[in-house]
Amino acid sequence: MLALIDGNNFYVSCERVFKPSLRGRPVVVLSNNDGCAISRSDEAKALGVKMAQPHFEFRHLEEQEGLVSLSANFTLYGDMSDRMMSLAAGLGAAQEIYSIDESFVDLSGIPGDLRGRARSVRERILQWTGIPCCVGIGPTKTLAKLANYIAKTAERKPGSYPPLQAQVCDLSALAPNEMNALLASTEVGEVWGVGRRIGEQLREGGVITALDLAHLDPATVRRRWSVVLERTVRELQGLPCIDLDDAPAPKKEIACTRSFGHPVRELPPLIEAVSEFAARAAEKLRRQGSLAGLVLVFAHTSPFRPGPRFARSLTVPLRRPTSDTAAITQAAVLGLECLFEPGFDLAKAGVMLLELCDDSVMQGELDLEVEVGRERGRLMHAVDVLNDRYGKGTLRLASTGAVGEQREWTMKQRRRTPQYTTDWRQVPVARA
DNA sequence: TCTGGGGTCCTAGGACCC
DNA sequence: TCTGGGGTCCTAGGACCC
Repeated sequence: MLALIDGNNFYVSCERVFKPSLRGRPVVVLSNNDGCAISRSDEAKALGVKMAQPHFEFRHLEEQEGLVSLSANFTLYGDMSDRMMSLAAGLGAAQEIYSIDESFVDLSGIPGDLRGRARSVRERILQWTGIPCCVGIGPTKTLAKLANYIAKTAERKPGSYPPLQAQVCDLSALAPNEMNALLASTEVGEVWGVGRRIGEQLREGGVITALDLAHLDPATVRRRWSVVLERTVRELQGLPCIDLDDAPAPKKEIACTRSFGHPVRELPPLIEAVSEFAARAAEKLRRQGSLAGLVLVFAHTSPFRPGPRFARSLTVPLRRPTSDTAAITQAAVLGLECLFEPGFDLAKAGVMLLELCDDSVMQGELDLEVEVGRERGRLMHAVDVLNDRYGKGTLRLASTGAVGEQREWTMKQRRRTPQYTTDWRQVPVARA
């Protein structure tokens, strides 16, 4: 048996902990550059603000309806998440932290009243952190997610589900007919794993509710769609297909990308931005104890605006796997200089670190450069510690140094950015 | 004027090998 | 004129998640 614990309107709830005057008011938290809504209070949802809706489309509600729009404070949300997660872990034996505001907890072997236990953990989280949560319980991840959705919706929209299911919903405690009634009241698109595309196709085929989906034949679903959706159907039927992952593997790719507040046309500010992205990505890389073999850098114009389009990416191999900020920044800037072309209003750029490996792979090596690399590793570690203690960006590298030995290589297109094209066939390789 | 920033998994089809 | 077939690896692309 599994539980899914999820903070309600998480970013907004974090803000309300420190600004109680926001309670009861419509509030949204905005993305970087205040571009669009990424968290909405119930009151803001009731006003019709949609997830990821551009700010300019609902800004009028600030005057008309007293809507409060806040810039995001991700450091705060991360801290609040840590506190919430450690309390949620008390619900069972193992926990998988699934996102900043959600975790699955394994309830197998837990005796007694699961619902009562979930209620008291929920109360503790509310009391100790100020974050309201909902808990869904079910025999599979998909059913626990669905139960969580029911718990949230029953609370937010009275009449949508029986009031008994509000805040904590335990599907395992229900008789089959009660369970079916809940599934029949849930739109198919709300099921975990059914997105916009597949949701449309299902509805065209007359599959309207979660119960309809649960009644499909898994083999048919596999033939018509995929094994992914087949698993969803089986999980809805109560057969676990997705395991709890309480020791997630290190990330295989690490990215830092941003939309710009204003269009960028010149190379120098772009280099500045990309250097910052590279440094952030390298920090994340060191935090998980990995080295990167490739650095991908990209820049593109806005897909929403008219005018000439530009979209290119370039992968720059590092001479040897590294997590050194200077080497990674240098590679990113090198790639950027190769792909840049003046005359475009660039809206977004980013750096991705690829072909990651564990930093122990270099341990056996004895040559001088590796030794120098290790010294630099200790330096980078010291930088990270200081930045953790005194705040992001307290200590930064002043220069990435001169471009070292140059080697020719053949450009490789990445799958993630197929629309990107470039004439560059040869660029210098960066030194690790 | 103003449109997020991360990730993961699966599959089809081509390249290549024997 | 006839023109193998199966296995594996890699990549592009699609779909999903929060």
